[in-house]
Amino acid sequence: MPRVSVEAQRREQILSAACEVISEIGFKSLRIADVAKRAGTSTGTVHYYFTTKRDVMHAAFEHNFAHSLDRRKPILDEYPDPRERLRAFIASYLPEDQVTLRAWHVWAELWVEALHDSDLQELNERVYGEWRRTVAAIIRDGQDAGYFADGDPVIRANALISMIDGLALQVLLGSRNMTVERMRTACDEVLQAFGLAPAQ
Amino acid sequence: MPRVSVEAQRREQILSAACEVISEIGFKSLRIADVAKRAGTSTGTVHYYFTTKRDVMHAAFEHNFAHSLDRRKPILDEYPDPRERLRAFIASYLPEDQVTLRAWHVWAELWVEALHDSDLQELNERVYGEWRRTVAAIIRDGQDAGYFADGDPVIRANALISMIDGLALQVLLGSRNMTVERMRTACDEVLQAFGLAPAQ
DNA sequence: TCCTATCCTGACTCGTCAGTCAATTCTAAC
DNA sequence: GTTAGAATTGACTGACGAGTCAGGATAGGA
Repeated sequence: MPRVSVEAQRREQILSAACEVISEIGFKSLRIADVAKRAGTSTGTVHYYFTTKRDVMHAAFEHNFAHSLDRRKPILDEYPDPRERLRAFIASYLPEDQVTLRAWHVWAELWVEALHDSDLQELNERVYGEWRRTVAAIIRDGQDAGYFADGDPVIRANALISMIDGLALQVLLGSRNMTVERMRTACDEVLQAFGLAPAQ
Repeated sequence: MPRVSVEAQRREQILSAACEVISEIGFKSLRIADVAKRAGTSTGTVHYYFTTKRDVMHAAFEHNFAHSLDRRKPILDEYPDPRERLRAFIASYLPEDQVTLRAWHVWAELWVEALHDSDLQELNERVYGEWRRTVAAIIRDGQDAGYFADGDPVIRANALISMIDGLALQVLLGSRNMTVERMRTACDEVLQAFGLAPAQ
């Protein structure tokens, strides 16, 4: 029997490269050759593991999603106090560091691609559901502990998440009026207004 | 001297068609031939009025923006009471009717395109500034009239607008968890929380 | 009526790129 | 060392679409 399989690591390598390229030049301009080059391989190899360009892109979106979740897992376990947990969780989405910025870029590309692709809508639905449930759960914990004001946790989670999306988008667009600092301020204001303000 | 100029109306016709096509199949898949067909003309004519595809797209984004503003002008004049004005203005952005949906679609495409195009970032900056100023002005009016709670109107405007963007995006994506009705509810909740709730 | 500038057309060119494939290299087992 | 199947390569093909262009149509003015 020949060689041990390198499929898993080669796919990872390609998808990681794909995410980098998407975030740098965008889905529209991305060529398979770009991904291959970034992954340090050839177009033939990319096609060996993925049938079509669409396959690569879908898998890359999944990859981006899975990693985003993984990166946040520790935060959810680290803070027993729901006030701190909520603050830290939201802070982890601020587009400050390179990794988070890249993830947001890929996200934005996914959204627009999904407008005309029902498979990607399904992915968005899954991801968004996950995110919504996570935030709503923290809010519920905080309410149970008597820290947060009453009110439907799901509506508040939706409002919070959507605002973060919208704010992040403006930051990504390099708006002179929406910096990471202002984004943080806006988040804090809404948390305050919703009675979800973390402890000082 | 020959013929009266048809340039203005022909450009309008082409840009309107371009917006329709963008909203239907997306920027990426859009071909000049699609725009020409939709406008009831030929690719040659499109190139007669616009040098490159990029020109068409940028002009289409401008077109979409200008029309969005025009459509809302009457709302701002119609309601003397800032509470009603804010409610009506926000309601006009709910992606319910065909026209608003189309405008949102084009918006979303602009955002992602702008991630890698500084001219479009400039356009976004202008549009967003306009929007932010408008909402902030209404909030300020409401505060002056003693209807709204105190607090920085610009931060609140930013928070509100971003949330509307994020919510609208999920509605556009056909999320089962984010319908127009839930979007309305989320908006109302934030208005309440910010002490910007319109009169009943 | 002719003239002229504007407007319109669609066939064509030419670059680009996804996807194919035949040839080659590599690795592990025997 | 031989073999078999996995992995890799990059030149090639075929489709596609932006932008060009030469040839016309059209509308007003002289």
